[in-house]
Amino acid sequence: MSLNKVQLIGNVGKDPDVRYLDSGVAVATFPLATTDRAYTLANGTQVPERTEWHNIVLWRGLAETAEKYVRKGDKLYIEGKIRTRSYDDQNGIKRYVVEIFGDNMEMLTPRAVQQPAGQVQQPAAASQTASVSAESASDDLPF
Amino acid sequence: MSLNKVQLIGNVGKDPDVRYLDSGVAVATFPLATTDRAYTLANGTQVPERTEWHNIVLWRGLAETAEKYVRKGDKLYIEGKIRTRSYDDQNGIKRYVVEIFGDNMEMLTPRAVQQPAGQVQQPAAASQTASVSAESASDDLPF
Amino acid sequence: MSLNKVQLIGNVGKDPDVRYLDSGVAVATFPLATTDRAYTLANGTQVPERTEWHNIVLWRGLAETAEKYVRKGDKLYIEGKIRTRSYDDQNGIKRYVVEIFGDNMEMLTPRAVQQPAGQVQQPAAASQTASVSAESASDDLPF
Amino acid sequence: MSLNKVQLIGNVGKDPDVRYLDSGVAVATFPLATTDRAYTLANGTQVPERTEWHNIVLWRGLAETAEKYVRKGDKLYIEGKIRTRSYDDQNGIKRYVVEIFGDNMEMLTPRAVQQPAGQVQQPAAASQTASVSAESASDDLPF
DNA sequence: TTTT
DNA sequence: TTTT
Repeated sequence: MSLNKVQLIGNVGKDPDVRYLDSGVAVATFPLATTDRAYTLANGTQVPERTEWHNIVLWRGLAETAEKYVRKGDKLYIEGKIRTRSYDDQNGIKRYVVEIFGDNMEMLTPRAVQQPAGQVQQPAAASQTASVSAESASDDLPF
Repeated sequence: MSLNKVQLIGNVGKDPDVRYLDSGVAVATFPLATTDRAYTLANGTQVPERTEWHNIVLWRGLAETAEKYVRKGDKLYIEGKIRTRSYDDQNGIKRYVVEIFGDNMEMLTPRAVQQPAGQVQQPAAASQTASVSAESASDDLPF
Repeated sequence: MSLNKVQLIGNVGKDPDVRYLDSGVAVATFPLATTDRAYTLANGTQVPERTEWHNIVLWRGLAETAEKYVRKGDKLYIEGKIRTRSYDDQNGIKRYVVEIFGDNMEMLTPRAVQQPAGQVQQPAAASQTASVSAESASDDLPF
Repeated sequence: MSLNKVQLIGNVGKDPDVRYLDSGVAVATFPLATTDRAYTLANGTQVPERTEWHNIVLWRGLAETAEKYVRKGDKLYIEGKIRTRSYDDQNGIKRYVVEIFGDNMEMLTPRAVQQPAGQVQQPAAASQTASVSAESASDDLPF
């Protein structure tokens, strides 16, 4: 009886940071920018363009795909859920970070060759791999 | 070339807090809870239920609708965008709050009479009013 | 590089029709109605309420959940994809039907006891079962 | 109490067909293809790639934007609703066509110059115009 | 064929 | 701070 869904189309702010947990599970994080266009209100007020930065977190196969194919500047479609994580700052005060746990990703930047960094052209393999969803996940992580 | 969309179905945590700007524009805020069910991983690990709280912000007609018809405990569909607001805390450090600016709302709690608090039965008026979207907004606010 | 997503909140027009393929896979079909409210245009024209009927198709676990818990009149959230099926009519002319293949369902009709028809109260089991998604599917069907 | 929402990312199959009603309202129609990737089932069955064609219908400002900027082969994000239209075929039998009435569009094909056909470079104007939504609509059409 |  |  609940829905928590986010859909973003935006630009990757930095190359993904990918790390592997002891269990071997990959986790990728990177910022994604969405930008609202400038516009003018009925009364003539100019509302400037505004960029929102989203903290994207991908797991497992999606993280591995991001490691291989996602780069700074790319345009992506990301579908996932909002998730707030808390941590204690240096003064022991609880702080919160809002993250987008992605479970579906589509790469919208066409590439002549969409391929792993440092590899020769494998367009078919790349385009097939490039949008694995999170559905096949099944390991020992608690989410 | 950008999309920032959130869709939530959840339960209202408190009666909306509604205030009116000097311009007469209404702003409603309230928490909305979405809950992921508990489940068991392939390896037998129990993942408990988890609730995420979202800070909903509604403007203008939607805020007025919320003031009239939305109450603690109600189930709502909210569609909108993610928006981060910053403020300086008591130590002058910049802090961030993530809010969901709703631009569409559907009330999912059926009521025998869906009506303003403290009023007699007006089902038709209520059900028509209850899902005004933000589309008709046009005033002097910068969003 | 593609997205085909549908999200519906509507009312079930008939009890689901559930059949089982030789492989044991369950398939449920039922109509779902979404209704746009009546409204008045700027020039005064009255636009009447309009109902759209969607042909919902659910597979496997979701179909079994529908068989147990979904009934005519229920309000549902359905997420899925648009899919056109063709068949030859009695004159050998190709006809098309558009269906919504659901892969996520949330039951929005609260029930005192959300339970299989003809059974005694099992609220916990029922509410846990009631929104199995299609993610765990893995059988020999070609989709 | 109802939601009818479709979100597509796909490729335009033909240049938009744009016509103007007597009232001056523009209507654009074109096919959009979304493609599910091929994949292999657990039992080894190969499921081939599959393309779904959607009949997109845009009105007013969105139609005019499409006329200017959308071309065969472009990748688009379209958000809208499902709508079934009926007509009588040559034998007087009622037939149905399912269309997607778009109310939001994002152009995902980057262009060196995103500009009206036959014009010189106007990138700023083009990119601002290119995703007008349907929100500002207000004329005498019954939807 | 649902619902408000 | 909601709900199941």
